[in-house]
Amino acid sequence: MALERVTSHIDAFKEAALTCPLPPAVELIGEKWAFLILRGALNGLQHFEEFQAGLGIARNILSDRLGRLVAGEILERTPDPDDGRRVIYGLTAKGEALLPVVLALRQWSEEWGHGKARVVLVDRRDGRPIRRICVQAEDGRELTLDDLMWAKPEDAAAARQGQAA
Amino acid sequence: MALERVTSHIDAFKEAALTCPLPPAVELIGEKWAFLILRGALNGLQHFEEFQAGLGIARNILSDRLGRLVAGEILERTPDPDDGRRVIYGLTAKGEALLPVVLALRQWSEEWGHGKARVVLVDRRDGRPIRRICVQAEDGRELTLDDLMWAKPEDAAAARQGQAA
DNA sequence: CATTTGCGTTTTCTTTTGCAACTGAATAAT
DNA sequence: ATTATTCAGTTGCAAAAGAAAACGCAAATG
Repeated sequence: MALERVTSHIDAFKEAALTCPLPPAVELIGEKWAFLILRGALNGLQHFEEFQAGLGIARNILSDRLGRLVAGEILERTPDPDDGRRVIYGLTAKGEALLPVVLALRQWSEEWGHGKARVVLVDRRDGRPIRRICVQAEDGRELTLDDLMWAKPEDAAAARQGQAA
Repeated sequence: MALERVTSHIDAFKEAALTCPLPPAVELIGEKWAFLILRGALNGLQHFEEFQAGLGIARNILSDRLGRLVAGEILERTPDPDDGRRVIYGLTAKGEALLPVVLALRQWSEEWGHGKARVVLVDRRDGRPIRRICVQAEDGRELTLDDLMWAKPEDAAAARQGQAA
């Protein structure tokens, strides 16, 4: 994701894309329903019928997406102990770790005019709203696109500019 | 996106979903190609052919997606002053504001085993890697799902627990 | 002026989606 | 115990979306 107007632009991008971790992630949750199911799960939805009624999704699609999310280890299927025909779709740790992604998108959406929600997320401890999610330097400064560049891990560890290979 | 196991679960969710800003955002960039185009743009890709060659996307789909991103004001079309047949697809401020979303997903993906990239993003100023994107309380503490709850804006402003209406 | 390049659109074919009805097991009601 | 209902899917078919290649057109290039 860089920001250098590199010379061999396309090839450099293609080269980088080969090991970019984004495509598999996009494959998993970069899809309308998968993402909305994830939002539902973060909101506490757990059962097939809850997702179905809550999202208004077709049953076959829901079935398919839940299966993919389970295969991707974002959700976990467990039989409901209280009712043998129910299945609980619970978030795994990996699934919960998507919270920043969902919230970042939500905040962006709110900030850029896709409608304001009537509720805000607050820190349970003191009831104060959470911060806006942003890109930060090691010392906490907020960074924008222009403040960033790519580096090879070794160079970054050495913690100086570092010329690319 | 909450975290309270509410009683009237589904209805509460549906109610909240009505004003949730996420669906429109998902409609715009919650799609494989749209998201990968966005990544490309953040990486400095600008022209139709660059996206096409860089992503290996079908031309008609690319044309459609670029159109949607422009309509959604994430990209901006401007004729290239150096070459009249070229069009520059540049990020708008709204588009650039998606950086945290893309990076959060990227970091998640890297962290959860979808492949490590060979380059890392660093602060141009000192060459040190950026922080992991996370949800933070007002004081900077990192928050997880369990630390969060929904509140109405007024209550949050008052900055104490706040009983729901 | 002929050719190539950039940016699409059109066309054709394949895949995915959406909807409704159906199955089959586990509970709940009578 | 029998019947009915709920949950979690599956199946079949029409409609929409996707991929690949061909076509069009304006701007540059030789």
